[in-house]
Amino acid sequence: MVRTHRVTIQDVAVLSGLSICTVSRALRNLPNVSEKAQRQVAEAASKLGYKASAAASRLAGGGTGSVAIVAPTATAWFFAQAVEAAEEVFGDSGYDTVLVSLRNKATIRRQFFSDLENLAQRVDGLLLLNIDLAPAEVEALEACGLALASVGMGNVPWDNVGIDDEHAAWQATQHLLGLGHWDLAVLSSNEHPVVTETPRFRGFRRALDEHHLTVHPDFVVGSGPSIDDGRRAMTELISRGARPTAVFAHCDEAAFGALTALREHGLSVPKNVSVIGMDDHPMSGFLGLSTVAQPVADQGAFAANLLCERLLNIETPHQPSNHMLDTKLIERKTTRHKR
Amino acid sequence: MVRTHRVTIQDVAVLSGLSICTVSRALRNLPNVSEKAQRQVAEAASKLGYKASAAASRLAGGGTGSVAIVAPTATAWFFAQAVEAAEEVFGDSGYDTVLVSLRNKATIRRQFFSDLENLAQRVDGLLLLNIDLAPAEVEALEACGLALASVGMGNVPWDNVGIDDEHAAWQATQHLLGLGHWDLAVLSSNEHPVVTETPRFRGFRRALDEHHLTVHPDFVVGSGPSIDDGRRAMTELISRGARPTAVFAHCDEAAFGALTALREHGLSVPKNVSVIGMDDHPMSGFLGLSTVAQPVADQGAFAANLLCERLLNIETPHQPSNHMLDTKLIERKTTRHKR
DNA sequence: GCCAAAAGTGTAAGCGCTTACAATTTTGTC
DNA sequence: GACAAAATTGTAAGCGCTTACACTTTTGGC
Repeated sequence: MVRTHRVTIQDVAVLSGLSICTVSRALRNLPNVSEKAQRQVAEAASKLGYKASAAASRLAGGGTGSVAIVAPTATAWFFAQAVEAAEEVFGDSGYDTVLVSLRNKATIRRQFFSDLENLAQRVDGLLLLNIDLAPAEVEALEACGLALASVGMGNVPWDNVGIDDEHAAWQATQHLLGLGHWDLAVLSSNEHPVVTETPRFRGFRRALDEHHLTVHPDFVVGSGPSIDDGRRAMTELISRGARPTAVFAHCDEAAFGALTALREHGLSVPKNVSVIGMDDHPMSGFLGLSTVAQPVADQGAFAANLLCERLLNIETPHQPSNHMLDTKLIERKTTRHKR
Repeated sequence: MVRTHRVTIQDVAVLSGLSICTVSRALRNLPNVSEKAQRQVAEAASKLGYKASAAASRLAGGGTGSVAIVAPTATAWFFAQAVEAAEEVFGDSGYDTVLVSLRNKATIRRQFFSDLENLAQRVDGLLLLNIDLAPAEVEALEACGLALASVGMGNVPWDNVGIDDEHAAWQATQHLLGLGHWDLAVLSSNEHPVVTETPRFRGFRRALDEHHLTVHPDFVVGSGPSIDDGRRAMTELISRGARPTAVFAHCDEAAFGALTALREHGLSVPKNVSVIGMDDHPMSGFLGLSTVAQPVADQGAFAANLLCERLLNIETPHQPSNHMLDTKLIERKTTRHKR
């Protein structure tokens, strides 16, 4: 095999008959480049299939040409959808997508933050997916000088796309209450150390408050986003002796797990227990799972676009925006009136 | 924010009283460094909190420190699992993981191959997941000089990890035949342009052959790996007028889709139709889907390890190995004796 | 002790890019 | 047309690291 020499900016310069410097400027759409030069460079570059070396560019002070997506886990349906949608946007904008999964582990998460400065040398931007941040972590992220955007993270000093989690949870809970249930259990996301401090939990509680009901601690359990997580959580709830007549799971997969656990304990849905999730997973229709639908791929793509925009204007100050996409209650067969 | 000057290897060299070169060697544990020098360098480095600049190191050293995972889609359960498992291995070995999803689109796939040489400048290795390769594509991959490894790709000139797809499909089909079914339909993977040329299809056909049955073309349909893909495929099968008494789907998610479509057409499982999938998705237990289980994360991790090994010894010639992991038939409730 | 081989260390040339700043060309004005 | 200002392009100096190769020190056999 012949080791073909890497195509460098020098090659483009020679082919286009211009200097390296002009090529560099043209390629980055900097001002002070004539239309003609611009055209020549573009032509030469595409003819040679030139792509700047991320390392060299970074070393010299430019960007790396890649962005990282940071997700609590890469396997849950929501994240896989969002990641792929974002990857598409990044690819179209010429960025490589580096995947960083925290694998739902505190140690890995700590490691991520302690390695942040290093990561900052290897990527230009970070797309954060549903990471529940402590103030010091927000600070660390801002300090590292990367372009930032996120999905599903309220109240952060960078662009965010999400749904109104509190409202969505309220919708789900309200649905359950409207069916006459008052012994409600909740599988709350355990991404936050305190499961009662997530927006979805707040929505759940608010709905109860409005009906002058209180949340019984035994009816609250933390759960990860996977089917197994949901199953474990529901099993624990049951083994505590909790006997809710309805359950709100923070995502559909956790709800699937809850369905599994309930059946394993001889409880039938919706006869004995109503169950509602959130997401509208493709399986939910088949299973008849009531849920609150949210646009997942849209959120990933939208946030990725915002990040790309930030990447282009990283120097200009910017007022962070927060975009809320709509959610919709979908009543199916796992929820019914309390008998 | 004060932009503090970054600590460079130069600083470490000065503090330790040695040359940059010796520091560089000491830091990377290369031979020809005295114990004393090693100690001095380590001390100086830790005192200064020195971390090598990834960009500079890559520029000088040739390596990029990242590998790409190429998957037909990133959203299907199998791929999400494999990707996360591989990402973990790569991370532990100090590599960044670049995600490339072909999104099941021929155009993107073509683009990937035409951009391959470029990608080769941005990563050190490629982990290919279930990509059905034409001979020219194999050649292109080998020519690009990257370390290679794959999951689920038989007969390639690099290390591969997979299951015996043909056998696994045979196991599933054999199970159906053993239950007395002979009008068998198959949702075959459409990753290959000809759906009857995949290993799983061959296993399906071989089982039929052994029972002196032939495959009716109307009972064969291509399907992607998602639930919706399976649903569409099964719907098409039905709309053709095909009335199989049993269906083999190339993966569990496609089987879930088939289940959905069957129910939509008033066919009950397993009363009217038996269904078997492949993977053992976490939902399969709950749904009672019979399937052939395969270790998914193991395959991703195993192949990632093989790639890391290749990365370290990229210069040394190497005899490609093909590792087959075991599969296991799991009989549940979607398959029953033909009545 | 002597000398060659081995071990340890230093010098300097890049890797491919960005960016002051200098040099050149174009533009606009009177 | 002449000339200054503006626009464009080129020169050259790094960015922080690795590595071939030269150089110095240590080792060990006789």
